[in-house]
Order: sequence, then structure tokens, then C-alpha cells
Amino acid sequence: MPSRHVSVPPLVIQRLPRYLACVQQLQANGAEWISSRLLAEQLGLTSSTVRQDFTHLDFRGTSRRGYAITELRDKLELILGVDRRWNVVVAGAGNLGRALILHEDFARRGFRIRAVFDIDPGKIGGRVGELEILPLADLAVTVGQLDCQIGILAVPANAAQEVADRMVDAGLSGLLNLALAHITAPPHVAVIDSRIIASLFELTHLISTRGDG
Amino acid sequence: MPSRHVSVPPLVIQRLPRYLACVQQLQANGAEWISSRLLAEQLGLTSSTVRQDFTHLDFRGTSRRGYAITELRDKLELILGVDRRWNVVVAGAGNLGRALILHEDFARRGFRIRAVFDIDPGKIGGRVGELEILPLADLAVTVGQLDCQIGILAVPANAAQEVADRMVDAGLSGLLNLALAHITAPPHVAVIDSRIIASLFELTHLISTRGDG
DNA sequence: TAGATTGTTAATCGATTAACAATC
DNA sequence: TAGATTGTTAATCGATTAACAATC
Repeated sequence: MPSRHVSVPPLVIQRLPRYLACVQQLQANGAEWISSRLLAEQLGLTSSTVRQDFTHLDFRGTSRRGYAITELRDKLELILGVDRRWNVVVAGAGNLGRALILHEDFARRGFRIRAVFDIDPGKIGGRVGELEILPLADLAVTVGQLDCQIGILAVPANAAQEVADRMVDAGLSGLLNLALAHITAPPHVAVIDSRIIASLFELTHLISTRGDG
Repeated sequence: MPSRHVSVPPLVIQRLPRYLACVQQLQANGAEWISSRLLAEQLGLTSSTVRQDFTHLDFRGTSRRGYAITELRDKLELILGVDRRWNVVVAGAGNLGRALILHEDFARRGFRIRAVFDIDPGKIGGRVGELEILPLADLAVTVGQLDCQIGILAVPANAAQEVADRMVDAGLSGLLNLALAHITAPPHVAVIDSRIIASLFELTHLISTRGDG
């Protein structure tokens, strides 16, 4: 079993993309080695946390030098599955949905957006980049035909649950919820929330409490 | 001191917007009371966690009935600071930046996007909605004039740190980083990462490990 | 009343940090 | 060699869960 299939604690998984971003920058700057202390400093962690996290990575550092950046990057990419290709559908051809589709970063990371859906008849048939906006009724057929695994919810909050249900029925394995609404899904479907407004609330709470406590 | 100034554990803060989204939906459906058990079921938590979280909210439930939805909503909005108004600047007038500016949800939640900046001379002077795209060189002056507190980084990964530095120098109190890059800021500036691609990696890891363990 | 649900305390669980022998 | 850094163990810390008396 490849190491990327081993279950890693969720909080560690959340840090891995941050390590990867940092390591890619270091590599671009020509660095060859990085210590747990320096990496921790960059990311606001302790060196202990970094070393503990890397025990999930199936590779070892070197005394006195730290971690070989090329190897570290390879291992991070392996466990994050950067080498694999995922087919993605987007529900919602509003501003956010369009932005995602036109964002080149997704394709570069292995996430290919294969179709976009909307419920507004005025939008259906229109284009976003190379994609034609399809009616939501076509979701199940399209997911099957294009072998899609992931659905991104970029719809208004009051439509989120209904669209999520349709995505589950269509056979998607994972949903990324960008709507500021809670959605439920059966246990075999993974759901991750990534809501910018929720993040803004976290931020304002931090700002408000800085210096108070 | 209003309760919203009391420091709440970060993991609780992350759940509060989810409670709020859920409670708003319940209220829209005409519900008046909600129990910790039902709320937990909706959000995939335990009822103990819900009750523990609500101890930070400075209000009490009622035996046999649960929590009064109107009051719960008020308290959640108070602690999240939904009543306050924040002035926001966006760096990066690409697809993501434009989508944020055109997204009505922000203004409705009290986040007013007051200015947008880019470094590309071809974009400067162009418009996004009602805003004119300004040169990044104007950042500090604009932040001061418009009394902005929050900066959103919607720039490419390789520009993120430089723009973050400029935002810190301009006097912003908090940064929301949407770029897939790590940024550092001095301790008096709060930083929250909300990176859709990092969320997608979390999601694919969940999908890959489902049924393996 | 009987029974459901709260708030709170204590127990459990997991994550982070500290410490240090092993290593190069 | 001397000293920096690892991997790992043990200690600490914090978050979640369980349990239950109090309450309506």
C-alpha cells in the first residue's frame, strides 16, 4: 500500500499543503536543505510539531543538515496525491464558479474542471472558458460519462443542500462546499467546507481579541 | 466588555459560523427551538460538544426544549461581530479577486470591499463593479484614507509575501490569504489562510482513505 | 408527574511540546 | 572532534466525550 493511502490525522493533513507551498518556494530559491527549526519558524509552529508531522511521510532527515528539499517535496506530493488526476464538476456559474473555472492553478495541481452546471435558464448554453454551462438536470449523466469524483458547490446558501443531494445521487465521492450553509451527506461521501466568509469571521475575531486578553 | 471580546478557543470559533448558517436555515423554516442533539446531528458533532461550545455564548438553554432559535442566532451574530462593519481591500484583480468583489454576500455580512489593487499596468484604471483598479503603490494611502482594517490576498503564490509585507506596512490589522503560498506577518497582524486548493487536497485524502482503514 | 434536555464535572482522547540519546 | 539536528519517548496541554444531577 503506497504511503499516501495511510490515514494521517486531519490536523496534520491540513498542515501538509502549507509545508509543500513553503518547500516549493525554498526550492525555487535554490535551497537544498531545510531544518525542522527553520521550517517551523516560517510556518509559526514548533520544531517538534514539524518532526512529528514528518513521521507520517515515510522518509528520514539527516543529522546536522535537516531534510533534503527535493526528497521532502516528492514525499509531500506523494501523500497529497498531487500526481493523480481528479475530474471535477462545479455547480453554480456565478462569479465564484466562473473564477474557479478560469483559475489555472487547479489544472496545474491535478484538478480538472470538466463541467459546470446552473439552474438559471438564462445562463444555460452560455460559456465559461471552454465549458458550456449545462442544466443541473444533466448532472448525473455528465458525472458518469466524464468519470468525475469531486463536486464543488458554488451556489447560494439556500440551494446548497439540494444541489449537494443531487451530487450525492450522481455518484460523486467528495464535495467541496463553498456556500455559507451547512450541508449533510451520507458517510460514504466526504465533505470539506472552505468558506471565505467563515474565514473572515475567524479573522475579525482574532483582530478583536488581539491585545484584549 | 461585550462577550464578543472574550477569547474563544480557535476550534470553537471555526464552528460558530457553521452553527449560525444552520440556525439561520432553521429560522427560515419557521423553527423556534433546537436541541443540542438535533444541532449536533445536523453538523456531525456530539451534543456534548454543542453544549460545551455554547458555554462561550453567554446565554442559556431551556430544559426539555433546548435553545430558542432567535436568541441563539443573536448571540452567535454578536460573538462573530456580524453587526460590525469592516473595510476591506483586495490585492489582485484576477478572476478570484473580481469574483470576491462582485460577490454580494460580503457586503451583507458587514465586509465592505472598498478598493482593489493590481500590479499589472494593463489592468490599472479598469473597473471591477463600481471600483477602479488602483496601482499597488497607492495601497498605503488608500488604506489610511478609507480606514481599512482587512486585506485579502488574491495574488499569485510568488507575489503573496511581497504584497503581504506592503499590506502590513500600510497598517492593516488582518490578512486573509487566498494564495497557495505561506506568508509571514508580525505578531500584531492576524493572518488566516483560506485556500481552496489546500481544501481540495484534504478532500482527496479523505476520499483515498475511505474504506482503506 | 414523568421524561427530556440542559449545564457542568470528570474521564478520555488526541495533539503539541519538551527533553534527550543517537547520529553525522 | 564538537556541535547541530534528527527521531522518539514521555510529559503536558487542550479538546472531546461521557455521565449525571438539576430543571422545567
